[in-house]
Amino acid sequence: MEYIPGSNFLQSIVSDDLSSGRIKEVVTRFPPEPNGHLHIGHAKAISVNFGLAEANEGRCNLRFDDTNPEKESQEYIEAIQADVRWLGYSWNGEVRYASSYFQQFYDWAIVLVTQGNAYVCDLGADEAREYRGTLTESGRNSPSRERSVSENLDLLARMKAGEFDDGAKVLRAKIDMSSPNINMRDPILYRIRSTPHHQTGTDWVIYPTYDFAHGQEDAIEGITHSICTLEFEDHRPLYNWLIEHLPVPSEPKQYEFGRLNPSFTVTSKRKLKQLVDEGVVMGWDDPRMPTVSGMRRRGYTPAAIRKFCDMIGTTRSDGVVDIAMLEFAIREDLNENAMRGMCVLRPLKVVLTDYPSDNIENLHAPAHPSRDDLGERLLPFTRELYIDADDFREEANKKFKRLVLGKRVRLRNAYVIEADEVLKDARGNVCEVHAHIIADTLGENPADGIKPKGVIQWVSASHGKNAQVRLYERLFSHESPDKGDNAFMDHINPESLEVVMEAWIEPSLAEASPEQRYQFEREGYFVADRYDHCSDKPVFNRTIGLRDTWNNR
RNA sequence: UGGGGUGUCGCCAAGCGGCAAGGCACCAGGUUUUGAUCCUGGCAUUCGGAGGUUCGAAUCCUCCCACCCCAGCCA
Repeated sequence: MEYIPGSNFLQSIVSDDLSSGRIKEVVTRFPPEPNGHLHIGHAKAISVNFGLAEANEGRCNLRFDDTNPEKESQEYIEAIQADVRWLGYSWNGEVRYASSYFQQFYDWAIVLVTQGNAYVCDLGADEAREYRGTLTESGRNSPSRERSVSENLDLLARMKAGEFDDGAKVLRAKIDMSSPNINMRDPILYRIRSTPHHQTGTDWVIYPTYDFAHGQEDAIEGITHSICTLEFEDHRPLYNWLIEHLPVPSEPKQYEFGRLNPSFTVTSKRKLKQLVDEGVVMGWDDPRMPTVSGMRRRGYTPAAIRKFCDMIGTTRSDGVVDIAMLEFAIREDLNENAMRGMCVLRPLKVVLTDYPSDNIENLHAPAHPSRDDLGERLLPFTRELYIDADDFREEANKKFKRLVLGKRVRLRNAYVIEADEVLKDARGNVCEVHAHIIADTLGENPADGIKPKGVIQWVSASHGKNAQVRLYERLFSHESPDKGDNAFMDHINPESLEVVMEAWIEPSLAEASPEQRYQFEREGYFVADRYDHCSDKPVFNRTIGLRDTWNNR
């Protein structure tokens, strides 16, 4: 069976609607509230909405669901747009705002009141909660419920005019206080908030709730399929009730899918904010954050994120996705597309005693083992080199395929060498290795038939450059840090960041431009930091290590 | 104890009455100047459970069980 991207229950619905003639064109929307930064869960929602439109030659709007000025800001609006663009999506026409429909919502509120389907309620928040009942007990009618249409009209106008204090009154739909669905127990449509709005300033002191806004926004924009997550399922009857009772220009339909829960991460806005506020990470775009900007800085590619979203599918079941799938997606992309380079994280000096000290050879190495189109780079080879301290042992068993005293190893893209002796510091630690070159081993195996067991990376001591390398690990050490209320703070991985100040890189890597991605051979995938990297002070972030079937065991 | 959902391999996920796709992870080999990649092979006699209908059930029916969501003037 062949894998068909975008083949899921939503696509089936769209296909049916298209073939039955219910719709001529698919119109979806991504409707974030501008009260936080986008994260991997939003990336899935973006992929679902834009992907469905793309696959069916339809359109997808970007709409800010800005109905609650107390939590929102312009800063988020700009960051969200940048993230969506970076992911590679183009929204249909201009950016939309729920707030630009506020007058229309108000006019429709008057329609509902006139129909006798909405009323102004005097109950305070606490009283309203008591009247609402519980999950198992029916609610009771508000004392305000039987007000006349004319009185409701008057009161609503005065709410709008700012005659009442915040919270003093609300507008509610008159539906059914005994409904088993709590959302249908006379839901609140408008609340009074004398807070200036980032888009409409002080024009309004009453703001529509999500329920009174969302479906109507969809109808105004001609959204055919309003896709949201499972927790809104109970709101669908209300969504439909409002569409049925209002003279809206179109009839959108709501569908829900299961939200993404990656293992080893948290995605609630509150928890992400806590990580930032308490300094656990350096900011919203810290490479350990599951935010879009964090993943970007970590070195993730839009293609890998989109691939991941395709891999996990879109269904109505609610599960935990193994973060290894995301890691697979980025490795797959970078293995194919990232240029190779050599970096020594823990430098150990190797002196090639038979190599002239004034000699420099510029060895040619391919930028990628199988992509000739990526060209090649020059590797200066000199008498003194650095190798990784982990790649040398005075003695080792046969499983160790690196440099051992008296044994051979291949220097990647260069010669085979053999270690002759070690120099130690006062504490007995190896601080230098003396070795010699096996003749004629550039691109050839040793003539004596004794092949080296392994290959290690190296950098010229005199021609390499110093670099700062940030080694990132998963932020949490627990598979489900999100379980429990504050428990996630107890599962923070104390080793999620190790900064290597004195790494040594081959000269070509210093020329990287910010956000350029590489595979440091035998180490992993790295990206030149978007903000801190420059040729004079190279800074690389580890995106993800190479798959390691040796260390794992 | 109300309402709405979901249950297919460790994880994700196809399947829509005709005899359990695929991916991730894992395991075993092979190739390899990256212990990477790549290649080959192995990974559900069984679909939350129990009954029933049928020549035939993961798919239909009944009952049961587990888990998720809902009592913001948040979205």
